[in-house]
Amino acid sequence: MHDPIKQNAMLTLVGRCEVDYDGRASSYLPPGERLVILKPDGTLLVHRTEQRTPVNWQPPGCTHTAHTEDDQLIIHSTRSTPSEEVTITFETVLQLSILELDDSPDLALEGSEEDLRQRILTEPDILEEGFTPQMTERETAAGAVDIYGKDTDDVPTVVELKRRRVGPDAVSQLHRYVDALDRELPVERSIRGLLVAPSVTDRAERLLAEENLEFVELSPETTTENTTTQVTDFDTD
Amino acid sequence: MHDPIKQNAMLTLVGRCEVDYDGRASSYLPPGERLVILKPDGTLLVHRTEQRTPVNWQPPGCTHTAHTEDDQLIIHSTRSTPSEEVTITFETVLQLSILELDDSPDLALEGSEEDLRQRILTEPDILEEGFTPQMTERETAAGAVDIYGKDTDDVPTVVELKRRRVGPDAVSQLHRYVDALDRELPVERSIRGLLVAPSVTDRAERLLAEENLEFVELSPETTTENTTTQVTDFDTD
DNA sequence: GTCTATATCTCGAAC
DNA sequence: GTTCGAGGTATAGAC
Repeated sequence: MHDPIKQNAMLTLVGRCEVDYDGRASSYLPPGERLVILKPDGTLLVHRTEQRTPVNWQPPGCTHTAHTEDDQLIIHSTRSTPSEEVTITFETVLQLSILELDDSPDLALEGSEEDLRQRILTEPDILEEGFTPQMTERETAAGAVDIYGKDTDDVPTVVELKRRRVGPDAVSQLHRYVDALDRELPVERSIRGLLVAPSVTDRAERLLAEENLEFVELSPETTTENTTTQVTDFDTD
Repeated sequence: MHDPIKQNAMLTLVGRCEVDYDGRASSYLPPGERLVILKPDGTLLVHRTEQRTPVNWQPPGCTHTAHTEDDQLIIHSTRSTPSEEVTITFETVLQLSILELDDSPDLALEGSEEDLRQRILTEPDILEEGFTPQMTERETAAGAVDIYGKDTDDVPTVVELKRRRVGPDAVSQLHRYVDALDRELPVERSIRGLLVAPSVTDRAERLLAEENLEFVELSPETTTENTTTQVTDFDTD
């Protein structure tokens, strides 16, 4: 009656359904037509006609079953830790596909925070003349510091990296690490904190100033030699 | 040649394709079989057989076009601010669906931070005996405070709410607001900071202590009267 | 398992 | 438009 759903295939269902969710939070989605996806890894997605984010979902590793009740197809998905379940009740099924997809290659992504870290470690001078990295992921009571090192005057320096424009949250994070190291290292001179990102918001800049922290403008991508782009008015259509 | 894609319908494509992305970051996904979804609102999703998150995507509001080149179907998606584009090149199409879905009702979600806020505002004593809320979203130089009020001794109190277990980041956030108000309010006695959440990690608890901030255990959901659950060994199968 | 921080985060709301 | 913080965030890495 409660049949486990075919492994090794991706299932898509289109139809009029309602969705119940109960777990970390709980929700009810009244009847409407949606696209439901069941992946072989135990992922469940319920997509509406709008939004990038599914309206309901389950992460990989869930158990899916299907059964019928009162002429309705019911899909049930459960997981534990945290205990969560999604129930989809179809009153109409417009389409059902069973897709056995062959897909192995890896995605190659560029422009991450890791790329920014590598840029600085291979050429520390782009961060600041004379900076010497000493550790990455250096542990403190407040968490791990992205890059820890010394500046040209041997002053201990905490570096926090962000791949994009930073707001107040990133300033807090850096402040927390600098505070923690200030307590841990019994030095007279204070520790420097550098926030490294492509740009910074006004409020974040003010907070940096108030807390004697510094900002360094750097992007994950290697900057092009010619930053000015020539724009001519040739007709290119 | 570059045909705009049918509005008002959701399109799904299954087939062997490669995906190029360039924008805030950039990526290349070598050929493999995937499910591609084009929503009427301009959303693009590329899903593999694993993961809840699409391997590539575009948010709502993008422009999608399709054309063929060398016997290949090419889907192109662009947006501006930020300038981003995704190109999907199909060498094989296994399935194409055009779905005109009728779906209007709203999702009803319970257990959010807003629910926690409402609980405290309607019954402030569950936070602390004698607490009086004065403002929500009170602005400071560091951002808006969830709840601002006074305790039973008229001490200004900043309340930061989290719907789930909190780590060091939430402590930083509260610390930032308390710091900002300490500068803004010219009071002799210091301001109290309360972090309200269902639970707290060890490290976060230590940070709270170091910064003279406090933790209050509260959940978005109303607690059941009987927290102990009777478990008998009757056979319920 | 839990903890910590990142993300092409997404999303909504305020300005 | 930008800014800011929440999210059932998801995801990866470390312990």
